[in-house]
Amino acid sequence: MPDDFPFILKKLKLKVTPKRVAILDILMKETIYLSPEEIWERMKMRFNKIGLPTVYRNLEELVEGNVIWKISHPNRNLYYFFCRNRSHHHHFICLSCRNVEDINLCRLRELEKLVKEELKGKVVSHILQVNGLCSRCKKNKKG
Amino acid sequence: MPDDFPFILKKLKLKVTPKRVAILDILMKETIYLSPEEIWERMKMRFNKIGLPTVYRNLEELVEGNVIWKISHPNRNLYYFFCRNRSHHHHFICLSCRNVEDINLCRLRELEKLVKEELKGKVVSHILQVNGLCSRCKKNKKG
DNA sequence: TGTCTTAATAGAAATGATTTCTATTTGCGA
DNA sequence: TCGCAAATAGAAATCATTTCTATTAAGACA
Repeated sequence: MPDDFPFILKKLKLKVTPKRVAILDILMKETIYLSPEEIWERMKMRFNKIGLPTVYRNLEELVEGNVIWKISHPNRNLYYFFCRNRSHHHHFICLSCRNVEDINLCRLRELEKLVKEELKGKVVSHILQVNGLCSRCKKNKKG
Repeated sequence: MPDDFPFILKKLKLKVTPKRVAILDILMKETIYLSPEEIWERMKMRFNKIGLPTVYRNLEELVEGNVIWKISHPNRNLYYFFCRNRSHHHHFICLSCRNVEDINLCRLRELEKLVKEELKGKVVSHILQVNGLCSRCKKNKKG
């Protein structure tokens, strides 16, 4: 039951509020990454009262719960994206149309090994993201 | 002549101003990554008049010229770091003491190949950064 | 099903890193 | 040395994100 919002929220020990369900619904139905403000705009179509801080707070909680992804854009703004792939992977994001594609190539194990053995350090987190143009946008730029 | 500041600046077609030279000097002598504000503080010890925008502008120009690195910290602030290693590589940054270590393992070629062949896309940029605790800070946490 | 506790929310306001703007200064080519 | 474009100072603006406080509502439990 991948789209059972209440189930997902309960698993994260979060209350099943209409706002949370709607945010999940918006993100799940979307194929591109969205900004908090854009999500807020869509929320305003569904609710009379909806504050931007609520959007921010919930997005962060969902990221924390590994339900959605935070995308670091070169423009320094944050975007959010729902991804069904639950195994460890990374993303190729299109800077033009905002599409996201999975990259299953990750050398985290190697990296952790390297940091552990050579640097004697401890890995807390890592970022690996490839930014570019998807096939369609690549074509359009040329055409 | 890796520490010939005027040479470096001229190569980037930037005028050799005292402020630019000082920023380079500060970063080259430092072993940890610094925030723009911290660099500004140090600049204030050297100059009577020095504006924060000047620091920001110059840091960005130097990043653009591949002379210094921009570090994306999980706290969402930017930091800057000078690295003598001029070949393509990435960094392991210590979240505690701010040390930086080179990671020469990069799978950019594989990634580009993957994006090109499987996704038919074009890579514009990529981020690969490992965040954690260096050996010393790791020990101190335990002790 | 009603009560109660606590999390969640709205809305306004604050925050703070970064950028913009404009007048002034300065590097440096001619 | 001169002159012009680039660089700078300092104040002000920007704007994404967070904080604050009073109000609302989810859901555990009786």
